[in-house]
Amino acid sequence: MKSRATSEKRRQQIVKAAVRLFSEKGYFQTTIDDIASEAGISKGLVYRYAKDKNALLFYSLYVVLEKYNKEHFSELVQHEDSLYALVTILHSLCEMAEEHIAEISLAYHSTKDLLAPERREIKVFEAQVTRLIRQCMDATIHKGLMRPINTEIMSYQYLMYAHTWALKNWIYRDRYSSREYAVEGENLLIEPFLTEEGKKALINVRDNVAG
Amino acid sequence: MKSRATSEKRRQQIVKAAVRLFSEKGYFQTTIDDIASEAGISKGLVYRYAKDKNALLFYSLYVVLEKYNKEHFSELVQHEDSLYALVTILHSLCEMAEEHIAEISLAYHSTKDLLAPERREIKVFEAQVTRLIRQCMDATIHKGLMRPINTEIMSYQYLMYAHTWALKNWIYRDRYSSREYAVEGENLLIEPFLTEEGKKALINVRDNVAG
Amino acid sequence: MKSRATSEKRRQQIVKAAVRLFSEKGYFQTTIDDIASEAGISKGLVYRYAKDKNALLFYSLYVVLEKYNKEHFSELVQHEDSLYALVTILHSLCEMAEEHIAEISLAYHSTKDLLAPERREIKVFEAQVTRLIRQCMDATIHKGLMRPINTEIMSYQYLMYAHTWALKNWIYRDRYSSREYAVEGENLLIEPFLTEEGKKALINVRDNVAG
Amino acid sequence: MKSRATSEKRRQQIVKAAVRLFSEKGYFQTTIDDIASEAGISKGLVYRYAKDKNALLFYSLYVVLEKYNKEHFSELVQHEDSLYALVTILHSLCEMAEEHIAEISLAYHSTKDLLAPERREIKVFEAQVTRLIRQCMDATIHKGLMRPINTEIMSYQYLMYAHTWALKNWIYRDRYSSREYAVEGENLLIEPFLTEEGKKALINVRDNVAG
DNA sequence: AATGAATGAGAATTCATTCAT
DNA sequence: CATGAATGAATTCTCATTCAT
Repeated sequence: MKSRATSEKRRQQIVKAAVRLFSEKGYFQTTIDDIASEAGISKGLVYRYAKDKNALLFYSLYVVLEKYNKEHFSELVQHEDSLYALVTILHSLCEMAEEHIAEISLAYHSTKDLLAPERREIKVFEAQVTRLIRQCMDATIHKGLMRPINTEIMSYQYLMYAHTWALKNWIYRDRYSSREYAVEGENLLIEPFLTEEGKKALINVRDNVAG
Repeated sequence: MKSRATSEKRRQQIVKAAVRLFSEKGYFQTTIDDIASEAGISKGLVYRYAKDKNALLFYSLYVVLEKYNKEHFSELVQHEDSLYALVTILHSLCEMAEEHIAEISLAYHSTKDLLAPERREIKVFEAQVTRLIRQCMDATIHKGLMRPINTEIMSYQYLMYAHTWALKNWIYRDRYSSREYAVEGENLLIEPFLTEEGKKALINVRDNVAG
Repeated sequence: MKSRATSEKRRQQIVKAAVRLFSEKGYFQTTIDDIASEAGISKGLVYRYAKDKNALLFYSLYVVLEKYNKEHFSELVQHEDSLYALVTILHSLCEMAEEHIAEISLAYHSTKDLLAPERREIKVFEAQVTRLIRQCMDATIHKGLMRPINTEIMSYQYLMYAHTWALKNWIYRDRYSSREYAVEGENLLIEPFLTEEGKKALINVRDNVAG
Repeated sequence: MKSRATSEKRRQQIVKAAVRLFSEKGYFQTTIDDIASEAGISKGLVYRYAKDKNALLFYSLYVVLEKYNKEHFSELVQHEDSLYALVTILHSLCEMAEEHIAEISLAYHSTKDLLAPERREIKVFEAQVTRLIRQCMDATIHKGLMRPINTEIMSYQYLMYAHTWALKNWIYRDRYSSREYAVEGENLLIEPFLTEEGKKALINVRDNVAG
């Protein structure tokens, strides 16, 4: 019996190949054979790790969203300094967009190719992220650091801002690092909405984040 | 012999069917037969109007973008009141997002399915819209109505804001009319960046737009 | 539009090829390609006439049973001379076994390969034939031409007798014509059970059948 | 080192699983994995006991036929009372049909799936049984207990009668025990062909068999 | 001896595209 | 112009068989 570890490595190897090819060529134009070759294994073996091609797409999308949820966000929201959390989340989102261009691109292009039940699951997952962002915003407003705005819509714009970096990467690639893009994001999505007090707080936050 | 007019009607009939089905089910899951049925003609006839399936996709995407460019934007940019233009463009974009949910969805999901040369052409087309928006912003800033911001990035956020309405429609559908969504957009994407003078100007603009 | 007749001919052409190959090589060892080749058409065309391979098997079995039911039996049962009917049916069954060796063989080897609902339908169909035979027997007994026997079981043996000719054809092929086999059948399945009166009647019947 | 006995037990375990699954689902729809699971061992181990899947089918069929031959028949034929032998064989056949429904069903459905040489061997085997039956019949006729009939055909009907019980079991299951079915068989396949003297002899035979 | 991971040949099925009518 | 029958390339998925451990 091969160890669980080996088996898990295989799975990652396959999903990685799938993400890459799906996002590059699209779901339907990627064949199982392509994925197997990319992963350096045989066609048949793919089916030991995914029931069928569609399951592979689901895994690929799931893995990305899992990172979004699991990684730091939930803890950040608990952070007493909600403005700090907000800024950090924006940076994290941009950083992840940089790291996962393929995956995000995939999410936008291929969610529709999932079967209905899986599609629903992915949507729910995505909504969780936005909800976290919104909680931070609401907290910041509640403390008087940000003026009241429509957080329902604005929280989604946060996400979209980061995703835009991935989706329209060919525009930005040569002009901004993802880090710079995130800083510009602060200027466009956070700073304009802060109260005087909030702006002072932002200076401190920036020192912390930069440090 | 059918007149040229009839022939043109046919073409539109086909492209309309294609846009509908491609955006609903995706490019690869739509068959030529589906499109022919939807258009009320036979499979074979489709090939009189499009060289192949991919050409049909290209037409479909082209038609969408054409609307964006042709419609009013180029004239609006010439408008002396650039703030008015900016607000109007935002409203137009949202209105069009409402009208063309299917098409926008199509653009995001299927651009990748084009062959390389056509894909490039579509990208160029899309860039034109953003350039117009940016010109309006720059003019507004130049007049001292808006404080200097990164218009390269921000112009794209305008577009994304409208597209978000189409792409994530299931979230907003029951909460906002597209009109209300556009007004919220003003608050999040325009108003915060205006100078004192700009804010005054906005009041007038709003009166005009509303009237 | 090709005429309905052409279309029907195609279907028969395909089913004939299917029956032949299924009965010769078995269901699973026959590929759609085999059938297409045998029918002189292309793989793809097969699917215009049968939803899938299993449907093709169902058609193949159905066609045989249809012949059994449609052909003469139902009218024969109505015949006032039930002994005549009984003898004639036996001869018909043997004659049909001769004509449809492939199909009968197919029925025994491949019924199991049908999906459950289709399998049930075939069973019902088969039961109809036995019921007809049994009715003739019961009538003959009722008239005092045959002594009382278990017609439930015996009617099935009639069918099996004929089927045996098809199933074990390699044994009989060189020894009996199907006609001779049927006459032997009279001696083994009918004559021994007749009353004195019945035996006399049989002589007349034989004259009629022979004539 | 496992003993030869263990090894033999393994083989039986595997063949038993194969017979069960082949007869239940058919040869092609049974996978080696199915058989391994059913036998409680691993896929790979199956190949220590059978060269390939087809060999497994051959063993399975062989085992069935072996029972028919080995069990009692050859001795019975030697029995001086050939009518007794005939009746006993009929009962044995029906009893075996009851016990080995799966195997008989297998024989009818899957003989065709054997490769040619193995198929021939199986046929030879089957012929042996019929020959034994025929010998008994001929002896009984020779003694003047049965009137002359076509024993070549009739001997096969004996076998078919028993097999029918297995093949069409769903018809009889709820109406007859296999024992009752065998007694009906005497009335349909033996008694009608006996001479007066034979009928008297049958009464004695029945007493013996019953006792 | 025993396992089960890995392979790859092979089959069903789909559908864009062509073309005779 | 219009139709839809016909083709066959391409793809997914299965599973017998092998072989390193």
